[in-house]
Amino acid sequence: MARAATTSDVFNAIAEPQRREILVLLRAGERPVTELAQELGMTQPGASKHLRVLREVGLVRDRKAGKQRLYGLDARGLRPVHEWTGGFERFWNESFDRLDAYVQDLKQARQDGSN
Amino acid sequence: MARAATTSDVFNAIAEPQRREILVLLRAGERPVTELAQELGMTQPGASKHLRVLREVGLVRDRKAGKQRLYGLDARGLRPVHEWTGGFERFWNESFDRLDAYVQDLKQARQDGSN
DNA sequence: TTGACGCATGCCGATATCGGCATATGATGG
DNA sequence: CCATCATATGCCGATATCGGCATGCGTCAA
Repeated sequence: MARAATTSDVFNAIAEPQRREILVLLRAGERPVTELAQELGMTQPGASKHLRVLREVGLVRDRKAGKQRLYGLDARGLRPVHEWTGGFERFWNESFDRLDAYVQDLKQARQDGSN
Repeated sequence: MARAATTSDVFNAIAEPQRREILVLLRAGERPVTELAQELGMTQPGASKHLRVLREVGLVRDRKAGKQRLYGLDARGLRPVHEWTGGFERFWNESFDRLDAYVQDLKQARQDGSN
């Protein structure tokens, strides 16, 4: 077995830096594929593939507009990620303290050792 | 080129469901590897490997405790993820409206077509 | 109809992943 | 020192990924 399919999980979909950049760009509004590809310095097929993944996890919608196909953001899928990480909010403050304590212990151990 | 190394990016590290479960478990406090493996129904080597990844992206610290090695949470690395998704907060409300409008358009189009 | 444009898809190669198993490494206790 | 327990690592197979290239398909304009 390899990694779980990126196509079925939002966490996996946004694990790709280029896909995150696409999402960021789409905050400014709908865009056609070619424009996205150009602004992100990737090939058109490359952009299409990333957009396909984003579409399959529901982070993006597409709409035909004549010759073009406009992609737009549907950020609702990001909410679970935000909430999941939010479940650790109180820990990333506390962590500083724990780390401090940890570092203190190390210093202490070093001093004790050198005596 | 394949997927970016999961070992170098928090987004990738938490793309794995089992690793997310490990992090959740560690909110309750430090744990030895075997206990984690058992509670999550995975093999000990499996747990060790996931913990390695989490350690390499800094989401987890380890501390020797005699024969055992206790793993503890360092949630600070999750903060960037929380903030990145937070950048879309206003969109996942707005998205409902847009989707409504979108659905309206579809209905409209269907009606127009059937006339 | 034909050509041009916009986009999607298919195939390929290189690579990283995950899980399983065996085994190495490390620390503890007798 | 030796046996044992806790963990890490190495190797393997199956698979999914990403990027590049060529090409298919649909739409519009002349």
